[in-house]
Amino acid sequence: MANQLSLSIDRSSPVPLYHQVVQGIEAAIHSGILEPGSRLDNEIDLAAQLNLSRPTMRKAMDELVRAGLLVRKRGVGTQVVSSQVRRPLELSSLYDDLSNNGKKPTTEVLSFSHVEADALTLAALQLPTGSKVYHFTRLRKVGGKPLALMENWVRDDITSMDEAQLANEGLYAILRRGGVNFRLASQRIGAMIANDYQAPLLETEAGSALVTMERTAVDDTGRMVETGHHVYRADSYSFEMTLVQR
Amino acid sequence: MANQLSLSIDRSSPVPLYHQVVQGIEAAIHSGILEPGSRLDNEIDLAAQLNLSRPTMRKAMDELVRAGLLVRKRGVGTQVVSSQVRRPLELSSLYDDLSNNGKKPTTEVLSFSHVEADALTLAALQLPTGSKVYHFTRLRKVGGKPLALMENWVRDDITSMDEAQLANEGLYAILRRGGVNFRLASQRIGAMIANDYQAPLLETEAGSALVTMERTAVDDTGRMVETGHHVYRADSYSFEMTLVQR
DNA sequence: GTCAATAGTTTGTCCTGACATTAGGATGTT
DNA sequence: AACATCCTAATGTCAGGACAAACTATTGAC
Repeated sequence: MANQLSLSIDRSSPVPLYHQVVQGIEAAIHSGILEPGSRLDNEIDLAAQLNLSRPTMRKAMDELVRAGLLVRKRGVGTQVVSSQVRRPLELSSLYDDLSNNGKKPTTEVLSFSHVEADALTLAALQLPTGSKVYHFTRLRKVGGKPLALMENWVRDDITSMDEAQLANEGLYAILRRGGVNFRLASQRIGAMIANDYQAPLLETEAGSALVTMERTAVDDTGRMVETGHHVYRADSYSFEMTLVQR
Repeated sequence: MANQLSLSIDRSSPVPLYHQVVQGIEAAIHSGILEPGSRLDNEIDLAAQLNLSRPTMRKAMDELVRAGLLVRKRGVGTQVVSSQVRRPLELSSLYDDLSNNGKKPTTEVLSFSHVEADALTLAALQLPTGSKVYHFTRLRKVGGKPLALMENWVRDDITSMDEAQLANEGLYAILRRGGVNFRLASQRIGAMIANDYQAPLLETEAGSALVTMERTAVDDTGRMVETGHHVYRADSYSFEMTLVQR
């Protein structure tokens, strides 16, 4: 019960107090100080130990429960869940995922154009008839091995872009620099068989398995910013996620 | 600006006040009373209109922001985002998904045994050596058409089960009745090519595309309850989800 | 006319306090 | 010894207030 997690709270920091607590407990769980299954002190005591109010402590624990790291039971207490489970799928791009894992992805721009959007794209991005979009296809490799073939459509009233930029960095990095704050994305994951166009580009045989993903991303003003259709080599990529019951 | 969403709050209801607000606003958005892009009154006024405190109002809006229905901006206000986007992927089972959509799924139990778990299963469910588990494979059809081939391992210290039960209802329904409160699940989605065992069962050709899913579910006490490996016909099933930036 | 300082609005954070609800153990009775 | 009842501990809900930070729009100075 005496689970003295020695967190240090810096009240002069611009980081909100509850978030400092989240980070502290998160670190304690990952480093093994808090073992899976162990019970935490109750909210009141924890708050007192850190000189925080109970609502602040609760807000921190709320986040950890939502993230799937803690489990609360009324009348019983709060426990650390198995640390085996992974973090929820974040709103990130393939490029970010790879970079964060220490990989060095390269991008080859196969086609690039600035054209009037077709009906399907207009609907996906909720744009008025006649709007123009950037349309391009890219091939992403890691360690020289092709991983993903990506076709995207991006509205052109946010930031301008060209082939050279796309070859050097991820699409989301470009858009973020253009002032886009992504808020949510809806995506659909499925499977298909590699066709004669995809197979040679991904250096696999026609008929091999591909993971498909269609995504549309929305920014904080509600604008549909980007929609894309991606395919991944099934032997090199899969989607991992943690679902939390609310 | 004057967005009189006429919600009725029932203070005698056992449903928490903030949740009544969530439901009310959710309904208003879905029914079109609150249009996408429209601004809500500020928190203080809204709370006053409903005779609630600001923290309660905020808690409700927090949930809606997390669900991706609202967008808040400091100094500006709160807006309804596009209602096009779907709800976040819930922790539900295929059986629930299908039933909720008005389909009538049928289940064929291909094999069923109560055996000592192998090393891989022991690791996945974090069980001590020598533990026994239920191991079974099921074929799920909708409208007579095969959709999914599912292999599962379930710990046996929760509830007993047999072939007949599995044929009549979903696995999650059985476990819930056995007292399991699911909290989170980690899953991995990928793709593969149908092999000679899978193809005839799913009434497709060997070499056609399948969506694969591996899932391990955890209950509110942190126990790993169930792990499974499922494959779906790619032409009939895909995973839809909404990712929310936090 | 253009730019910078300023005031006002709105959400973000944090506090104290109170009561309700639930789970589980302790107690007492049969 | 078995059972029902009470009590305690912990989380869940709700209130009201205070100040901080960020964005907008207006105002003022040059």
